[in-house]
Amino acid sequence: MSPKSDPLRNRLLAALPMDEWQSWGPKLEHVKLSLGQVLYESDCPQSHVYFPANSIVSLLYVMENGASAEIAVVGNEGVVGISLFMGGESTPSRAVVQSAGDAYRVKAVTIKDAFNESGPLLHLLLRYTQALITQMAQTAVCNRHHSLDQQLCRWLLLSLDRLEGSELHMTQELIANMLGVRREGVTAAALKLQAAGLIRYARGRVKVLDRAGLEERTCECYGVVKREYDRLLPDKEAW
Amino acid sequence: MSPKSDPLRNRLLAALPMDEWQSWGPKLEHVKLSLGQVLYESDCPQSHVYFPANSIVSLLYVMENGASAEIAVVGNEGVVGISLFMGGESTPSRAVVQSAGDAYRVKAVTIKDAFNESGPLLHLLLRYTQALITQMAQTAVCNRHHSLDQQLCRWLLLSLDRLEGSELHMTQELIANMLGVRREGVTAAALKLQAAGLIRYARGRVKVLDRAGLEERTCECYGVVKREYDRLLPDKEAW
DNA sequence: TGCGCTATGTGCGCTTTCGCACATACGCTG
DNA sequence: CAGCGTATGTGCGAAAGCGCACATAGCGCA
Repeated sequence: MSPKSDPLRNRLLAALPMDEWQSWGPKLEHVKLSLGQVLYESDCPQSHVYFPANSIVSLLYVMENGASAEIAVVGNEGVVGISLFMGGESTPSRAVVQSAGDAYRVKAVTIKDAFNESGPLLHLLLRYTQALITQMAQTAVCNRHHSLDQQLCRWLLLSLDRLEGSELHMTQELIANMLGVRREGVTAAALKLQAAGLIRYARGRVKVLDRAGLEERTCECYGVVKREYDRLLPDKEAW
Repeated sequence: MSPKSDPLRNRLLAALPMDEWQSWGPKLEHVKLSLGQVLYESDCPQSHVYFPANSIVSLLYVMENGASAEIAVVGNEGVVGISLFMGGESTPSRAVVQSAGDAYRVKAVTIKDAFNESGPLLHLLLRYTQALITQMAQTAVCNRHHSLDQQLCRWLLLSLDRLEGSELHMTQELIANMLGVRREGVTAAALKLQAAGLIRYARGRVKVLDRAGLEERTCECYGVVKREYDRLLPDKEAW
């Protein structure tokens, strides 16, 4: 199996014990996710769960007037489609590919069976879900209390943590949609970060030059989320 | 068993099949929750899960500077302390009693054992957790996009749904802490609602006079959350 | 009955963000 | 290399919310 098609690039999958792999590993299907692709739609039954490898997926809520806000972001540390194993089958949000790349998917029925029959898988997925909950909670807090500047830093860091390398393919317009703010606001915040030498960007590419600098500028929310992921899903094997 | 000490007042407990009750029902301990009581502290191991009967508990995040914001609210439809069965044992938020009353609690060990050994309990709790997740997500969206007026309506309705009667014991100061806004902002919003004849209040008591009016004024977030709770935890037995 | 604490109401200037209009500029394509 | 479409930068006025200071008013308790 070439590295490019190695499901272990997803850290949740990598954390599974070997004997789990025997049974349902072969049921993983490799898929390419393209920018903007919708993995599930609000309130619609979901056909698969997705384990991102080098892709990033945003969970966002689209309001009645069309405006949107990101609830959480999922990368190679997690899985998209928790409502399948949580039992709700659907959820009032949309999952959109924020960064194109590879992922592995499993049919709804398959994951549900595996979830119900396997202690290790169940407990791993529940712990992941708790980390995801923390991310959502912190998003709520951050939306209420912190400046757009800080939120942009948080968003960049969360995305960066889920990618290889230090470059994001992402226009300010899209970032604005994720954060639920105006595009001009993102422009202004990005200008400040660039002036400070923390990032450099042009036409849909953002390169992070000084990660530590971003961490200094962001609010506590990033750290809270990061620590909770680290705590609940500690390094194991390839992590 | 008098009505006052009937665990079935909690709708999650009421939804459990009878044979579950035989085994761990007796392990429920009746407790009185007083206003402001902290059921668990941020990042601290939790000793019990709490099933509110006629009390309400707010989950809130307290920032480094002391300011706070409510992540979600739990009443007789739910349970406080999901991190115990989700596997994290703790979580970076605090649970505070928002409305005094009765609750039933179960020791951490007991709930974990019951969770692991019982299919019905597991699936019920997971579905509840998904509903809670929706509430958190919607809180994030609401914090970003909707006016304080709308958010106050949402908050009143969510609290009302979790109480008997139409009166809340809650000062504007406390509401402001929950919403993560200034007390004066709540005063202004409450004045408008009172002028419109939707509520009447004085010194820590809020009486809702026109529930439908509140529903008209609130944003879509309330409905999204309400529907999701109804969908995931449908009426069963006493619901 | 009166005092004091707490809850609520109000005014004002400031900051952030919004909404809109429009200017610039980069890069792809022909 | 010319032109077009998209991405980014900028300049307003308006609105919401904040921080602070202070006024008013109801309730409980001595």
